[in-house]
Amino acid sequence: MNHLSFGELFEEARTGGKSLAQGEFLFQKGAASTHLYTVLEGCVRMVRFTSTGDPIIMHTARSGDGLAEASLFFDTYHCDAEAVLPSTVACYDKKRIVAIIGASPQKSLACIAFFSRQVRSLRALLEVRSIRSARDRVLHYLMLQAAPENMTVRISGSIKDMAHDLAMAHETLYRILANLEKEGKISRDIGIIKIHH
Amino acid sequence: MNHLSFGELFEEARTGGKSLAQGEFLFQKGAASTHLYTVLEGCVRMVRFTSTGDPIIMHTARSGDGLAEASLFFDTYHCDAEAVLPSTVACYDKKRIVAIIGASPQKSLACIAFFSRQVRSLRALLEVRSIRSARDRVLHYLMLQAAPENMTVRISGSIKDMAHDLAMAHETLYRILANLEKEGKISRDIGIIKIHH
DNA sequence: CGGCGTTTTGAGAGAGCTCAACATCGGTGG
DNA sequence: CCACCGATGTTGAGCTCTCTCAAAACGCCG
Repeated sequence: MNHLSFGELFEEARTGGKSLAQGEFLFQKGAASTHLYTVLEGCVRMVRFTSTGDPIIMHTARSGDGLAEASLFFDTYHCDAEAVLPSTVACYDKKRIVAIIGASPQKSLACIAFFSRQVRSLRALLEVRSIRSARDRVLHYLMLQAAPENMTVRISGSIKDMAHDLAMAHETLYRILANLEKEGKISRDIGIIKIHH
Repeated sequence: MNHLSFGELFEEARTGGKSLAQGEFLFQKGAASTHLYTVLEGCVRMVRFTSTGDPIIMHTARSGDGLAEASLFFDTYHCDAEAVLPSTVACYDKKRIVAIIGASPQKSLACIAFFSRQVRSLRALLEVRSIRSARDRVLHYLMLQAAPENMTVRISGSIKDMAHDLAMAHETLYRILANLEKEGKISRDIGIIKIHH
């Protein structure tokens, strides 16, 4: 991304940082939402629970990623944020962010651009998930993620995370990747997948 | 929604309307994106295609819904918009919208609020789709959609559309709804589902 | 070395998809 | 007014894909 992150955009609204032990919650569902965050170090994930108590991982934020940006105009958080690893986050005061937006049309536009990019990438994920066949889903996902020049995908995080994005069991993804490689449609290195046309 | 739609927000940017015959395209992927739209009448859907040529319906917009809002800061459209029924749309000039945002902090904030709401609802859809079991997926979807007071869901569009949101075959959804009703967990009327606690 | 998480492969069971037939409903035209 | 048509809704049956459960190899870190 050659675009500003939320954090960079609203540096002036920053109120400090926070360290989280592994397993610690940054916030929980229903709590008053006063700040937005970006992950500086570690890994924080957003979780909700079904009526039967099963956890749903909504998003996993690693260093550089924003957290809870969408709650800028909501009074409470809609899910839990739990540190998967020992982590540090930067905190940004919502009121100050709103003030900055009001004062700077330029930042305001950048902020809107930020959100519309996010909408697009969420739509892309939904697009992937509406493909029934697991194999086609993987192929489509790879095509979307691949850099157009070299048709190469950099895997951020583990294959398990990727399986989660793809809404399939990780074993299934391993098998499919193995098949695609056997067929010569892709080749793999650690953290990298190359698509052969 | 008791919130302003994109159209209401940027009424001054409106450049007129357009009528579409059934099957006609409002725009196609790759075309220069100069306008945003809202559907006044009829039904327009956004479609993309997989590498194998299978269509993926990304979104179905009915009267009152916006179209392509997320391309405000993109130069080209990323999918096709096709009228499913004879439809009319209102057109809004992107340049004018940007100008309005620059001039009015208030509208700018409203616009950001609009996008963050959209991010949340997309996340909610993703949340639903990350539930494996079709039955649990339906239950969770209904809980999310239900009005908290009366636990009632108003089905907009057909059950087939709902099945699409849920990323499952429509036959499966029919069966699951029939089961839930047999078990007494829900009751149904035309266009309405009531959840029994 | 020992424990933990990821990666990988195997086998079996079952959930959900596909194909198919039929009912229902609203619109359209003769 | 009725016949016809298409789309939606509904239910049945079979089969396949994918999930789940298992087990083992691998790498990493204390």
